[in-house]
Amino acid sequence: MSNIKDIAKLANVSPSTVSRVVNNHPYVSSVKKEAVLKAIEALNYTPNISAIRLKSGKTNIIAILIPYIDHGYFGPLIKAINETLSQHGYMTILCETENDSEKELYYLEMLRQKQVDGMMMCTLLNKWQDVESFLQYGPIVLCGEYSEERVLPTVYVDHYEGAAIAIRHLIEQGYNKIAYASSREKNLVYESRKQAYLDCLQKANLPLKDEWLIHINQDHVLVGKDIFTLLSKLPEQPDAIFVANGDQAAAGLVIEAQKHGWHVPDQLAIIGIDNQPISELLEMSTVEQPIDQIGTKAAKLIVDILEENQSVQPNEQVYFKLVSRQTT
Amino acid sequence: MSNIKDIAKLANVSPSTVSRVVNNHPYVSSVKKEAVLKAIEALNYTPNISAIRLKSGKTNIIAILIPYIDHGYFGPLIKAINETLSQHGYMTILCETENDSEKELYYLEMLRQKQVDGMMMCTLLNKWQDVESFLQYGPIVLCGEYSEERVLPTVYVDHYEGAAIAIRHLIEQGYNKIAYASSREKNLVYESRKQAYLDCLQKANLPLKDEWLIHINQDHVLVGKDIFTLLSKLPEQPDAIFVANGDQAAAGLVIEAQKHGWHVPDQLAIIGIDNQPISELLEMSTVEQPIDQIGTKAAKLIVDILEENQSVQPNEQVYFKLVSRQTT
DNA sequence: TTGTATGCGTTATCAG
DNA sequence: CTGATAACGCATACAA
Repeated sequence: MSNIKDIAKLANVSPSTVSRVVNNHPYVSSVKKEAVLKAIEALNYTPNISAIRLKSGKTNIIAILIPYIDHGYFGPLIKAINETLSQHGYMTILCETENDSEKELYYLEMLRQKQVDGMMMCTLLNKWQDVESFLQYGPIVLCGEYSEERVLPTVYVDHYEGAAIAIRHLIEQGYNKIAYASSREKNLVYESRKQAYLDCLQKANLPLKDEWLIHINQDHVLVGKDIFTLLSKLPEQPDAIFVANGDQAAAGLVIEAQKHGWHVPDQLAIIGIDNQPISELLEMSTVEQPIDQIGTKAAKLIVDILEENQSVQPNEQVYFKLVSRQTT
Repeated sequence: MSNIKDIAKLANVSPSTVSRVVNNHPYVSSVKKEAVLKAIEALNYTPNISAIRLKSGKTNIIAILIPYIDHGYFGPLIKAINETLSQHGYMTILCETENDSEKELYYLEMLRQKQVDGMMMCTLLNKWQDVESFLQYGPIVLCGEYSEERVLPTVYVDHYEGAAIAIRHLIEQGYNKIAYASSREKNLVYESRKQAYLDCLQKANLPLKDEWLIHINQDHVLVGKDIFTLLSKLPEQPDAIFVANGDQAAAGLVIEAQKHGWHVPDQLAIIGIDNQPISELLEMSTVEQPIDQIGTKAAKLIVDILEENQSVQPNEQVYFKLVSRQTT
């Protein structure tokens, strides 16, 4: 592979001149510029990125931390982030934690090693004080997640409110035996949603039964089957359920319930969260989360921070919206 | 940020000794080793990766080229590749081409710039001669795709055979008015599948109608709706359809057809391809493609090539398998 | 407008 | 076992 010196030699100029041409600096005579360009062409030269990075201390790479790559919510989120970053000249390194806090820490190390310029955390498992120390090495942006301290730049999604919208909707529709399905994963997202469920029911003076709290991990269509099984074994049937795992699980439940001849929503109302394509197809009610917007905003945020744009808005908020369809 | 010299100074040794300790070389007295380790701890030192990369000429990064990130087939594929690469100490850079051959070329440039050690192509849009020139900069592995020349190391998936399995199954089940839905995307995958459809029908002496060739792009549940619309407008109804787009589209079609009161499979048999989770939930027939296996094999293949393992198997094959369920 | 020299942080060679 | 030194490829301060 040819380097800057080879070009310099061939074009009869100094390495610095080659560098100037490559980086489009002014003050290069058109004659030499021409010669350099010709030499570059002849030797099929491209600058070595590792050298540039060592020299500049920048990588133009951003790491995206997510629990799962192949996932109804994180899939489109990654896509949105990646697209925006790409438009701004950044590449993306994928870090799948599988909800393992050790892995999260491991990937955070990349910031320290200057392997990436910044971290986009779409998941946050570790305690704030363990993450904090990495901030000295580069910016960290929270995307759709949040830490209770909220000291990080964040695209803030109020999951408590999102869940509350769903529950309030069920209550308004007249349901009064409301069940709740959710993942047991320990994070603020699920905790907020659960709290919203508890609070809303209490405020409405509705019965709260332990058996109506269904814990099934993951947001995945097949998980809907498990929820159905659990549901159908219950001594007293609820008349509605909010599936906080997400629309995949909710959609699975709709399909499975119908397969078993249950009438949705008369026998059981179902509402999910995210507004994924499948919920539209099934005409399932859900609470929309503007995933593209979240990803795009978070990506812009980290770029702004890295490029020290004046206009940095360290905290952006994004809103849930009820999408009422046929299953409630 | 501290560097190797700082450590050397603090530990009263030479930079080379520090390097030896960091890289676990033998021949370092335990006394000095101890001192170095202490200094590293004290200064919170980590080696600068860009420097290592410049020096070594390796990056330990592999680029994954895919058309879409958020996709029923490519999602799990990325996951499998990423997981395997990660186990072997490689990171992954995501390159979404959106089926744009320009972008494909653009990303291929990363190989030339030594930004990545190798490329995993899960999509191939450019002509072979345009891709070939990049081979001098690093290995390229085809994953689930293929070029007619087949000169690249490949995890070979016989899409002709995969489609043939589906069609033959329909024929065996006694259907004789078989329609075909597929994406218009121009690539070998879809062309092979279509050819299989045509060949199988001809061989079985079954009628072949132009209107039964339905072209709808993408593999996405909502696309199932469009297929249904087109299907229901047909002057003469087929009694079965193979949805070559994939299981998402096929599942969408199943749901939509049932929503409109069609009986599947009596009125219309439906078979998809991929065996994605939703097809299990819907009890939909499909042809299984071992996505995990494809990803894992491809990842191992590129690692073997990069690490010059003797046992490199430049061409691995992987097989489709009929999964007969309730929709055929 | 151009060239020289230096340093970015590492590792490897070689001499001791 | 250890240390000095060169080299990886580039960008830039400075000199001309």
